[in-house]
Amino acid sequence: MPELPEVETVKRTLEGLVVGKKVTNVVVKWPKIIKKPDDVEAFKMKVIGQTFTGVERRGKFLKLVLEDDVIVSHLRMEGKYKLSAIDEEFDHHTHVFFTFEDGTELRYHDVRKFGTMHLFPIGLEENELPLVQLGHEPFSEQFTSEVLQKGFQKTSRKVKTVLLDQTLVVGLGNIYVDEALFKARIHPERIASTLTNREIETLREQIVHTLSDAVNKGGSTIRSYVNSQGKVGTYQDNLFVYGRVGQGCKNCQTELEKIVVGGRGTTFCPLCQVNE
DNA sequence: AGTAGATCTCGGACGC
DNA sequence: TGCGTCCGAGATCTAC
Repeated sequence: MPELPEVETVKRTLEGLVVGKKVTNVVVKWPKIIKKPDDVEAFKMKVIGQTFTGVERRGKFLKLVLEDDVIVSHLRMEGKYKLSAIDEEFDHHTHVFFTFEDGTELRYHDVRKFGTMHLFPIGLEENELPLVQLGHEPFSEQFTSEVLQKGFQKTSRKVKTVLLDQTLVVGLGNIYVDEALFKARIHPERIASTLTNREIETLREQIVHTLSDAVNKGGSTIRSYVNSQGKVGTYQDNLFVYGRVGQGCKNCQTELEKIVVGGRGTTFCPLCQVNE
């Protein structure tokens, strides 16, 4: 569930908590979270002794940067990072511990255990999965309507499916894709190649606008999301369609409908978002 | 090559 | 209360 705004908020809060801290021990209670290297012991050995130098974001992935290596971390549905005192209690959903020399530790908590961590030497992480095929950052200058036009032109897929696929533009998940399509007044099942240039430009603007508004509000807390300081986001109060099936459209009061698009629950307004 | 659909990852909700 | 089944979300894999 964390999409770009939530991950960006975690990046910003986590940065101040871990940068400059040296790892003296690593404990992994659920090894399947560590996808690279294959051997969890190798992961621990490499990380121990290094100091965190920064936290970055690429799409919905966090990059926890060490001196020589970088941990590429995906939170999936419910992953969370928290800084705790080493003697603080933890529950059985806490799976990875990075202990620091100052008596604190960074803990990774994930009720669903869906999250992943890949360790790479710095600089090599962009050349391999999971980052290698990612598309443009929505806030970068390279995310132009021309890029979107080219990506839409050559495909027979539905617009929502193309936007959820992270190869054209990154950061959109089920919440913000429905919001952006609603604001751009585009039906989620429109075939991407049939969108007009005017619609594509509006869509691009609404993607950027929606994501940046959500970042400014610390993301949306739908189920359990909190940032690394334990604070909830407030953008859920600004949602137009996500989670509002059966309620009135905020524009026209028509009852919002829910359909399945590419296997994903999709809420939209049948009047504002017409599928020609 | 592009695409749809399957698979993987689980705990929690739900029905009986 | 217990057990089986389904669901969800996104990345990745598989087959057409």
